[in-house]
Amino acid sequence: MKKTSEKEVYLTIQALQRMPYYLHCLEKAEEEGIQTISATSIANELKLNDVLVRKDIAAVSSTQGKPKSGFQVEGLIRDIKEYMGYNDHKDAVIVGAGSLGRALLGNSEFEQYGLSITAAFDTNEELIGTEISGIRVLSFTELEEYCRENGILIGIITTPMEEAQKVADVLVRAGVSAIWNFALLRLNVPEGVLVQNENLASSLAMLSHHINQ
Amino acid sequence: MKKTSEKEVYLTIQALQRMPYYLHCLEKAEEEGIQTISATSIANELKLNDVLVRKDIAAVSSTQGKPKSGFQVEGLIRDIKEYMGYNDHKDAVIVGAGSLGRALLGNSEFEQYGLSITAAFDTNEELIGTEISGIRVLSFTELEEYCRENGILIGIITTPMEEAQKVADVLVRAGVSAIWNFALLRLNVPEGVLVQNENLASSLAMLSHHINQ
DNA sequence: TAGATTGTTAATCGATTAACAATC
DNA sequence: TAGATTGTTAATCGATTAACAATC
Repeated sequence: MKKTSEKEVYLTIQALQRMPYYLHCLEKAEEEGIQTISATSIANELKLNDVLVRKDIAAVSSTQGKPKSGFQVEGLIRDIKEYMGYNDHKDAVIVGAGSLGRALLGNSEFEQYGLSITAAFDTNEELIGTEISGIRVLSFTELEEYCRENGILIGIITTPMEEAQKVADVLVRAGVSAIWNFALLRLNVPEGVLVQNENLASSLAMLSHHINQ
Repeated sequence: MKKTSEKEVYLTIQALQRMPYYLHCLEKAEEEGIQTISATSIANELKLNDVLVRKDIAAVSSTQGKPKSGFQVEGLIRDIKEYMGYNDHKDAVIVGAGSLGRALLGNSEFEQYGLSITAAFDTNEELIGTEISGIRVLSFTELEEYCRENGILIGIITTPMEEAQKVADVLVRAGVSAIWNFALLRLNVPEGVLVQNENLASSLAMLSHHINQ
């Protein structure tokens, strides 16, 4: 694959994770009718270093900022959405329709990031065939076929820890290239497959440690 | 506050977040009847650098490892739990009894980290007075008084973005010292209060970007 | 003893921040 | 013009990794 942009700028993981904050900040500004915004003021708002913000923005913006006035709010919003692929529709499945899975199914905010969950899978006979937030729960045995036939690229694992690796194996076999893992476990996946760990236990560790001083 | 340990070792945020992984790995080993374990084998299992694991362990372990055999599994489990404060009971409240809040209420795994959620709060009249997973939903107007009277130290925010800051203000006023924030927003809190952001949008950013190449 | 594993010190790597010239 | 803000280059900071002597 050739690089499409002239500048060889590339975002670090940290920068990537800051993007949703920038986007939110810009959208708030847009709502307030603000036309241009400086990196400095974004940095102040988000309590970040202004050079950091400038670098992050430089990597995704299609235009340069203007000294004194800054960046076009509207254009920057478009650029970030474009860069992040929020306009590209991405189908995902959830495996594990327990309480966490159900909460994610009910979260309509994901749509704004281009993610739509098209089906849920579980082994619990009582759940199979039902609908949760308008999304059908299918049998785990159908997972591989479903993903392959529908070209699913993202799998969300909300099963208990014990089953997570098995689920990941099936997802990978079915051609999924990114896994959002809510189980407290490092998944073994082949190179090229991204595992994004959403680690509630690690966050709890932070809280617990802080309380303890 | 004086330091209680002789060695002045202190864990970075990253190290802290690795602790639950170590703990899980050790508990798995314990179940398999393994008595001693080397940092090297933990590193292999978790795909981490072995020196990194050794440093992390050195910071929390009460004993030194023995060349050739490694560390006592049982003792290390005890040390990590002790260091992380998993044995100390911590009461928490959830504000926002939407689908995410409900999922967290139903998550019994938190108990093993010493966290128990004693009440939920919402502004929705229909929810107030009901019970979710055995936990009472109270009116948001009672939040401050409840936290103060029960010495709540941890607040979990699962409200929509618009209300998150207001909720944080109330929690801080009531004496809460750590906030687990699920809203996509940087909360403004006084120094000394920890905000742990659980940022689903940032994780989604990672997935989205990977799919886009 | 030999070798695996430990803990420590030094080197590397990468991200953030500071300094500064350019420009609207 | 003067000053706010830009983008870039260099310095700093912090975390991870490599090298190595010590030891069971």
